Amino acid sequence: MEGAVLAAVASPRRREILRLVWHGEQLAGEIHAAMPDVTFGAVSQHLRSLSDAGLVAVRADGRCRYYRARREAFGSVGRLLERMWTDALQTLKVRAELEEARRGPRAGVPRRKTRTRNP
Amino acid sequence: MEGAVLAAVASPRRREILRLVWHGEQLAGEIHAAMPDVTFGAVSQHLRSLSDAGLVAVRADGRCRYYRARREAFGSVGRLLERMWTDALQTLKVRAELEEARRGPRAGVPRRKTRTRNP
DNA sequence: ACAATAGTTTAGTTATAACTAAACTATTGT
DNA sequence: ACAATAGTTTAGTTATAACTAAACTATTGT
Repeated sequence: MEGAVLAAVASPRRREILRLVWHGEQLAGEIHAAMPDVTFGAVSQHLRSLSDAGLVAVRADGRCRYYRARREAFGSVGRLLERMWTDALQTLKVRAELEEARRGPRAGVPRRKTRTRNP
Repeated sequence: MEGAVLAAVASPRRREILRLVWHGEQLAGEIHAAMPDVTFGAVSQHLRSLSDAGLVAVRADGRCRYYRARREAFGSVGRLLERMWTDALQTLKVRAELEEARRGPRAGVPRRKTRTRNP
């Protein structure tokens, strides 16, 4: 039974979806919009497998479908996911701060040309 | 980084291995002996991927390799695994009790001795 | 030196998950 | 009634994980 939770969250794509619906409802279309590298059909299939595993709930309204995470179904894995997400945000923030620091305290005096690192 | 933990424990085979090395060292050969439906090579490959993910540690002694779980590397997933394993044992126990009950209170009246549970 | 033992690694196959394209269902607006 | 919208499902393909068979490494005992 709980093997299903582990199988579900093993997929980065499904974790991406879960992050989007973790703190509230999102339309299927909004979820798809957040991952443009994949078709709507693929997203819908992931939503279905999450739903089958009892990890998300759906609410229908007209032709729209609102999805949300059933956080209580994740047990202790929920905390791991949350930590992964906040850590990832933290990493982005730190990277942004480093970037800002690199442009320097003298940023925009007469522009002493620092070499732009190629990413 | 932690996606690796989730990917690792998503596999029932690797969970089986982890259960064996969870509370102490086991020889690679002992681990293989516990899963006769698969080759030693396959077990070795799983051990390597667990080791690469930092989830097990190896100790060499002559030509033997002792593996153990690095429980501290699992974070909150450790608790889920432990719960899965004890739950599974519980399920087996309950099933055995039901089976016993099914054979009924009148099952073999002459047979007084309580059955030895198989460990 | 050589056979036996314990395990690993490699090359190739098989099973499975993730995906696409397209057909489909259901609802809404005109 | 019909076109548009929102999403799902199906059949088939592609990518990846799990596996096997066999060659390989390293250590031990004779």
